[in-house]
Amino acid sequence: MKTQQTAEVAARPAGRPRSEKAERSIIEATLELLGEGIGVSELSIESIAGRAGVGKTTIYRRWSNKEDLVVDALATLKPPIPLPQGGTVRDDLVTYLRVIQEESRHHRTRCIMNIAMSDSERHPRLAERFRELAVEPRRAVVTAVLRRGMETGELRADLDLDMALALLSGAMIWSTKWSHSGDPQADLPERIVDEALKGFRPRPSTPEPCPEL
Amino acid sequence: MKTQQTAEVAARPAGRPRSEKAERSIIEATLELLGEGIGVSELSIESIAGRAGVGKTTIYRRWSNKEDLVVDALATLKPPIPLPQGGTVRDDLVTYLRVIQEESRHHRTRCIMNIAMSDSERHPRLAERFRELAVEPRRAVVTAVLRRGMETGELRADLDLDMALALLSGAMIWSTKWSHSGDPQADLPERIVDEALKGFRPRPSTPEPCPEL
DNA sequence: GCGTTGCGAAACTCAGTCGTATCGAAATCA
DNA sequence: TGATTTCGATACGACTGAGTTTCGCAACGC
Repeated sequence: MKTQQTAEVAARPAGRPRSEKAERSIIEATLELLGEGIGVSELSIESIAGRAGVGKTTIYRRWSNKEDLVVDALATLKPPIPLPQGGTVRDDLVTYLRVIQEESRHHRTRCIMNIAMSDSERHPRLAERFRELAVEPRRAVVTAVLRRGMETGELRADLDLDMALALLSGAMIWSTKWSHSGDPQADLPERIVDEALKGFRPRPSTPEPCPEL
Repeated sequence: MKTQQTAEVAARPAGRPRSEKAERSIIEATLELLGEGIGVSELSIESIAGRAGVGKTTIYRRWSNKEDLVVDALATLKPPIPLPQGGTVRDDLVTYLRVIQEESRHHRTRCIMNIAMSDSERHPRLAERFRELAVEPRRAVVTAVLRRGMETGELRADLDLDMALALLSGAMIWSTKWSHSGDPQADLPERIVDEALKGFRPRPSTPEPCPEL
């Protein structure tokens, strides 16, 4: 009898149920601290508990170690990038890079990105979560845009999609990080997209890309 | 009299001179630990002293804080990239990317790169040192290669050099970090360079880049 | 009401690190 | 030889954080 009851799917365990509010506070506090530049290794359970207004016990009851907590916290980050879909391929790509650029202005996003780039070496599960949360959605969006361009003839039919994504995203990150001047570089997305679209080689005199169309 | 002597340039201070060997051990130990994946924030003076076989005093006597030590340690890293100069622009660029790719295979280099990407947020002097040590030499080499190509007509005369460098280097880093498969990707340099050279737009039928030459 | 479980707060032990101080030995110069 | 400085080693007090335990109270089912 008892066995049947406890085996039920929705069998509520006896006693006071765990507070969802506390759980949300803990995760929010974790993200806040990470967003303030605290690295994963420096992140302490005590600081999280203090920030969340929660006892350490409440954290340890839910997560057995820091990595689990951070992984779960990152999982709640919603990818804030919808599709820029709409105009020409060039316009869409510029829009895409502009969103990335805008994100990298926010301190919080930059810190999270740093964790993704750096701590993923020591925390494979973090890296996996990041790929799933941030990289993959962006890859899907850009791939869709590029594929459309290949169909309309706006792009080469034999374009290497993975390389195209790497060139665009990589260039954006590199420029943001290492461009010698600290200026805002407002036209960065346009410059990247235009260079990528044109390529490095000279065009054979005629400015018209598709003469016979 | 005495004042004149102590004012001399090469006036050796009395007492036992500082050991150069200890200094080298300290710096080497620092680089070793960083190369093993220890982040700057987790790096402890005690662990450095232990690894170097040196008393903590010997470290504190030379560097007043950890950041100074790390900056000095990084300064001893010789940029192992000479010029790949030689063949066509395409070949030189492929060679350049291949060196980066080869570097990123070594755990030590990867860790140092992670520090550059991530800790530069909190340690501006580290970022500065990195730009000077790693970014700037590479920029110079690639810029020279590209400029040569622009002169010979192998590349567009109005090429945006900064963007070209960002596209190439950024794509390499992005691919190494986020390419979905964990495979070696031996042909990555070729693929990146070829996509970058060709650009995304279709060529106007003729495969000959410069008909009138 | 009673048993059970979660809550926040506080105390605890254990370990690591910091930066300083002290020690005897070693290295250098006058 | 003696003064001076560095050497590695060790100890020190202060601090921080981990992970556990205890406490009194709150929330739930029965």
